[in-house]
Amino acid sequence: MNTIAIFLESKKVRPTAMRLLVYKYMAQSNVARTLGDIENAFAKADRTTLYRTLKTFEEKGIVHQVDDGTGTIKYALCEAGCNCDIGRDLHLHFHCNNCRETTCLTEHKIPQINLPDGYIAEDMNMVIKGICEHCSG
Amino acid sequence: MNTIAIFLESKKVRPTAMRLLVYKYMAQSNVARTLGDIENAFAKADRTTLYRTLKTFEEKGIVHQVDDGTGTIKYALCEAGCNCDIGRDLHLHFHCNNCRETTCLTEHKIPQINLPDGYIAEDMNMVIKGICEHCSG
DNA sequence: AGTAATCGTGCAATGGAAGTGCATTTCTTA
DNA sequence: TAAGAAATGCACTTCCATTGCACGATTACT
Ligand SMILES: [Mn+2]
Ligand SMILES: [Mn+2]
Ligand SMILES: [Zn+2]
Ligand SMILES: [Zn+2]
Repeated sequence: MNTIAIFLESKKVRPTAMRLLVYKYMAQSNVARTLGDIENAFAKADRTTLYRTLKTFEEKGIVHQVDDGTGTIKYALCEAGCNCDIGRDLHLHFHCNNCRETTCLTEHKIPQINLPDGYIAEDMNMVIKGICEHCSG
Repeated sequence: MNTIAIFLESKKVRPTAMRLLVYKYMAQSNVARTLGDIENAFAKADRTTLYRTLKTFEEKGIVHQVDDGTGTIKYALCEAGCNCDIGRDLHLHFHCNNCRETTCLTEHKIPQINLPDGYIAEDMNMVIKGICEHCSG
């Protein structure tokens, strides 16, 4: 049993063939991926299965959704120690206007905001759009 | 000719009956509105007309889009002196998890971020989710 | 091993929202 | 008033997210 399978089991996710492949694909990507991306990568697999695979991964804290404003949800692997599930890992996301890829800026946290009286923050999302390191070179 | 008509003309938008109504509706709302909201408010009007009305308003700097992460685009009137069109009015938006309404926090600008080397910011979006002033009372 | 229960997968269908093409109506202007 | 431009209405399309249901695979239990 390989390391991915062990990892999935540690997250209480049964390591099926499809799940191993999806995890591997996500791990190889250094950018966030849409369901469509994954669908293209595994043409043989059914869309629903991939959809539910991502849902499962999300519930178990293996991936987090990335809403970069393009209108299609993306997913990225949670880093070790990521606390997305409890809303404590509010890192930035960057969307490149050139290559259209979206990256987790895991080290960059959303800055603290002083809200007006009466407003209570529970969650936040911050996306920066511009030119990524690969495209600005 | 009323003040709204004069205002629309100052923005190079012909003040048709529909546009006056939509503008008035937006002005009376103190939260961002979806196309669907407006559609419901004016059941007799055609959705496409409302859609294009908003597009026109947006192009002319009368409203700006609000992407609050709910998956449906919202619109809000630009305040006097709003510079959305040139990307210089990066104010915060707040989405209430209780009443589901989204508000422009016009006075609260998105804080400056130091990006990693190679990344160039051109635009940004920041949404805070939580409980609004009306729901936290 | 045998059986039931649970979980994963595949297929078909739905639904919401954005967006487009084209004919028709309304408005502007000469 | 007639020509041209702009706005409107209707029909359709597309895209993506999501669900219901049936079937296949895996696990748990006796
Ligand atoms: Mn991320
Ligand atoms: Mn706003
Ligand atoms: Zn790029
Ligand atoms: Zn509220």
